[in-house]
Amino acid sequence: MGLPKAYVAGDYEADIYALWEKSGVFIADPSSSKPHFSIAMPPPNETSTLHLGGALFITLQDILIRHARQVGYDALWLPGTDHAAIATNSVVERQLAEQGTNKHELGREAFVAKVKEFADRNRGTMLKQMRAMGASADWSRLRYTLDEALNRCVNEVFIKMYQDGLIYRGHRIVNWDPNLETTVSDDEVIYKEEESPLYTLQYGPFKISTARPETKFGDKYVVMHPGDKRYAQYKTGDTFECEWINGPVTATIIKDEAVDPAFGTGVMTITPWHDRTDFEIAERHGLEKEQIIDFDGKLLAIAGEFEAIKIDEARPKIVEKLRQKNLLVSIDKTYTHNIALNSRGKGVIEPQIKLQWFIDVNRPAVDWKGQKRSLKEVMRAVIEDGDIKIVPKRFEKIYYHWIDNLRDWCISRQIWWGHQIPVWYRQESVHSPQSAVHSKDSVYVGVRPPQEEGWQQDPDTLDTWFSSALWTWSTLVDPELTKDFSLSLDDLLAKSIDYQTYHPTDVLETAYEILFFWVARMILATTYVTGRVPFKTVYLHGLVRTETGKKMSKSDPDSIVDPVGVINEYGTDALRLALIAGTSPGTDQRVRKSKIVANRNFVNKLWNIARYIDDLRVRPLEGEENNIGRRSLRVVPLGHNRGSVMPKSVADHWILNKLSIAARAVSEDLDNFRFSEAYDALYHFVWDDFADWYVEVSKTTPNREVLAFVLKSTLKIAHPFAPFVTETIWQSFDPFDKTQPSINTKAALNSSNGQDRPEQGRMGDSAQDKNLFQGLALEKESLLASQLWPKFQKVDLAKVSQFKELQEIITQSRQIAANVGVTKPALFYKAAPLIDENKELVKSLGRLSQVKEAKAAKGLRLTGTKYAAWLDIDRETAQAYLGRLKTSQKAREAAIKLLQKRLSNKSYTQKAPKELVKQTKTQLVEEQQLLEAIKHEIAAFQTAVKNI
RNA sequence: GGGCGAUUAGCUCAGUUGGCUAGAGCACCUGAUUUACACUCAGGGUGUCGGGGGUUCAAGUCCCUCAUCGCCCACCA
Repeated sequence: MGLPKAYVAGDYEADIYALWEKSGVFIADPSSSKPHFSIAMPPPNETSTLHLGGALFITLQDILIRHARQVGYDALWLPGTDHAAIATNSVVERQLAEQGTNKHELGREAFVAKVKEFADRNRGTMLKQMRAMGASADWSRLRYTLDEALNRCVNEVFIKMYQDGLIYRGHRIVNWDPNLETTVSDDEVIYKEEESPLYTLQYGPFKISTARPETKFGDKYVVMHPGDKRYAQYKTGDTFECEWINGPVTATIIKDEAVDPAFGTGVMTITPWHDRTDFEIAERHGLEKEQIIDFDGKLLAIAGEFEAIKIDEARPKIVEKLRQKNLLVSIDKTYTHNIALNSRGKGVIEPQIKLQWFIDVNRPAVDWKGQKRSLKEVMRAVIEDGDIKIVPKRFEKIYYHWIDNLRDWCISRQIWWGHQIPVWYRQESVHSPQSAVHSKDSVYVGVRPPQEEGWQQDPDTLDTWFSSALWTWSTLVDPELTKDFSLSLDDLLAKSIDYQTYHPTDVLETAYEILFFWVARMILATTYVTGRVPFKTVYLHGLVRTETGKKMSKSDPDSIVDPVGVINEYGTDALRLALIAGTSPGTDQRVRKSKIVANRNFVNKLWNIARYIDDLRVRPLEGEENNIGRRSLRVVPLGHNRGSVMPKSVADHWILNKLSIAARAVSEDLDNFRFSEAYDALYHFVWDDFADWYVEVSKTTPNREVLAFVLKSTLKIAHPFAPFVTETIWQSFDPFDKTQPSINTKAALNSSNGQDRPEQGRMGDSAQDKNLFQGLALEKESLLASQLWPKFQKVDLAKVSQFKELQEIITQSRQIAANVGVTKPALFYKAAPLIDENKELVKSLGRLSQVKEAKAAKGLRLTGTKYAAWLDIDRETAQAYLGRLKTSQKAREAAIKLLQKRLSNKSYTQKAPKELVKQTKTQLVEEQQLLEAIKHEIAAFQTAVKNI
C-alpha cells in the first residue's frame, strides 16, 4: 500500500505545478499543425491578492483550456496583470499623505518612480496565487498593461483614432473627483441614496428648490417647461431684477422641456458648470456658464464672503444668510436624492466643465463590413449579426441598452500612473494677415516626442480601460517588433505570428460586472483597429457571495472568504470544484464551507479508487490463485495513450459503456459552457458507477486491465476540473505496471496520521528543495496534462443490459432486506443463467448469505426482474414489505393509466415525435409486466397469510 | 421611470431547443462495517416547481398577469 489513506493536497500541489511548468506543457506553439484555441486572461490588478472571484475565473478558464488541449488543440491561455491606474495611484497617494506630503511636492517623475517601486514590491503575490489555483497559463507570454510593447499599441491606437476624428479634445462636463483629483468615466460613477434637506428659496417672483444652495451664487437663468400654463405669461428671454444671496441679480427666463412641471413649483434655476442637465440646457440655449466650485471642492470668488470655504462647511452658513435675507421659504427634511460617488475610493463626484480628451462614439468613421459606421453602430452590429455570442444570452439585451445610452467616453485622467497621452503642445507666436501677433497652442500627436525644443507633453494619462480595451490583440503583438518605429500599426499586426495565429480569441470569460467597462470596450477598440472581433464567445459568470448572500467587500473583512485559506485547508481541487458545482452562467452563487467539504470528499474518492487499484496491481485476492507474478500484465509505459481495452464480463462492458457516455457528456457540456452539468456527469460517473458498482464488482471478479484503463480514462476526464489530484495519481504509479512501486513514500510518511505535514501554501516558494517527483522524466508526454481525451469504446450492448439486470436484482435484494429488517438473507433462483454466472458478484453486492439454484419457488419473489429469483425471507417477517408492494402497485397502475391515456390521444400519436410514441408503448408494456409480477406477489402473500 | 433576474425538498441550488414517475449536495432518520475511502457503504423524499390565467398532444420550461426579493440603467432642481 503505497499511497496514504487520505489525499492531503498540500503535500503535492506545489510539486505538481512545478512539474507542469517545467515541462512546458502550458506553452502554446503557433507552428503546431493542430488547430489553435486561445483565451486572453482578464488581467487582475498586479498589486492585489487573489479573491474568490479571481479563483472562479481561473477555474472556469483553466477548465476550458485544459479540455481544449485534451481534445487536440494547440491552446494558448495568455496571462497578464493590470496596472490598475486609479487603484494603485491612490494607494501610493494615501501613503504619501500619511507621511505628510503629496504627489505635487514630490513631482511627477519621483511620484511615478515611487508607484513603480510599490508595484514592483507587491507584484508577484497575484501571480503566485494564480499558479496555486492550478492555472495552466502560458507564463512565457505573460503581459502587463504598462509593458513598452503595449504602450506602443496604446499610442498607435490613440493616434489612429485622433487622425480619424474619433478622439477629440474639448470642454465638456465631466465627473470630477476632488479627492483623487481626477475625472472618471460615467461607468465609474455609482449612486447612493441619501437623505438631505431640500431648501425652497424665493427667487424674484418664483419659488425654486435646491438641495445644494452652495452652488446657487451664479444662478441667473430661470427655467420652466414651455407647456406649463402657470407660467404662460413669461417668455424665453424675459428678464427681471431680484435680490439674491450676495446682492441683486438680473435673471433671464428660459423655457425648456427638460424641466418636470410636476416637481416642486415647476421652476428651477440652473448651474451649468456643476450639473449635467443644466449644462445641456445651457448648451441648447447658448447660455453663459460660470464655475462656482474649484477643483479642490472649495468655493470661488463669486461666493463673496464664502470664498475658499469647503462646500460642506459653507452650506449651513449660506442657508443662514438666506434665512436672514428672508429668501428661505421652507425646508423639507425628508427629501432623498442620489449622490454620485466615485466607485473607487468613494469620493463625492462634483460635475465640472473641463478640457478633456473624449472618444466620439457617434461619428461614422469606422470601416465595418464595407460601410462607414460609428463605434456605437459597430458595437451593436457584432452582437446582432452573431459575430459574437454572449452566454447567457440575456446579457445581450443589457449590452444593447448600455450602448443606446452611451455618451462620448472621457479617456483622460489627471493621475500620473498610466499611459501618458501621446500629445504635445507648444505655445507659438502667430502672425496673422493683419500682422497682429498672438499666441496659439500648437498640437503634436505622435508615437514619439517631437524632436524640436519647447514641446510639453499632455500631463494626463489614459483611462485604464483604454489599454485594457486592446488586451486580446496587444498581448499578441511581438514585443520585439514594437521597438521598430518604422513599422505601422498594421505592419505590427501583420508581422506578429501570435496575433496571426491566435486572434480573434475563442472565448472571453469574465464577470458580468465588467461587461461595460471591459467587454464592450474591447469590442469597440478591436473592431476599429483590426476589423475583426476580439473574441467569438463571451461567457459571463456571476458574483461569488457570502454564505448569507451578501457581496464580499473590503470594508467588511469578515465577509471575505480567502481562497488561499481554503486552498491550504482543503486543497485547490476542492475549491475549484466547489466553485462550479451547482452554478449557472451569469448567476451569483454563495460559497459555504459544507460545499467545499463535499467536493474535497470527491477529490478523496478519486484518490481512494486509485489507492485500491494500486493495491490490487500487486496483491492476489482471496480465492484468486497467487499467480500474478506469472501473469503477463502488459507493462505500459507511463503516459502511453492506449486507446482501448478488451472487456470480458458483463460488468466490464457496462463500465466501459458508462465511461464512454460520461466522457462524451463532459466534453459536450464543456463545449457548450455547461460547467456545472459537466461536473455533475463526471461526479456521478466516478462515484456512483465506478466506485460504488464497478470497484465493488471487482472485489469478486477483478479485471485488472479494465480497472486500470477506466482509472486512467477517469483521470483524463476529471483532469480539467481537478488537475492536481488527477496528475498526482497519474504520476504516482502506472496502474498497468505491477513492477513499478508507488513512489509517494515521502508523502506517505508525511501524512500518514495527519501530523508533521510540511508547511502548506508554499506554492512557488523556493523553500521546497526536493520535488517528490524528481525521479521522473520530465517529458511533456508523461504528463496527464498532455493526454488526449478518451475515445468512445464500442461494447456489446446486450451485455450492458445484462449487467443492468444484475443491478436490479442486487438493488432489490438490498431494499427488501433493509425494509423488513433482515440482514444477509439467501437468494434462490431458477433457470437464470445470468445469475448463475454471476453468483459471487450478486452475493457480495447484494449482501446475501448465499446465492443458490432452487428447484421450486421459495420465499419472496423479486418483482423488478424478469428472472425467477426469491429472497429467503418468510412471509410473516416480510409483512412490512407487503405495504411497499401495494404502494408500488398503485404507482404502476397510475403510470399505466397515464400512458394509456397518452396513447389513446390521437393528436399525441400523430403530432409527437415517432420515437417518443414508440418509447411510450415500450414503457407501457414494461409497466404492465411489472404490475403483473407485483400482483402475483401480493396474491402469494395473501395466500401465505391465510395459510398461517 | 425603463430593463433584467430570482422564486423548485428543511437549507444551498441544478434542470439545455417544451417530452419518461422533477434531480444533486448538505442536513436529518434507520442500519452496516476492523484492510480503497467515517473525507465510507446500504436503505429512507408525502415538492400545490411563488399565485392566477393562457398556448400545446404535452409546461418547472413558452406567453400574459399579479406578488415578494435582488440587480442594472436613467432621472432626481
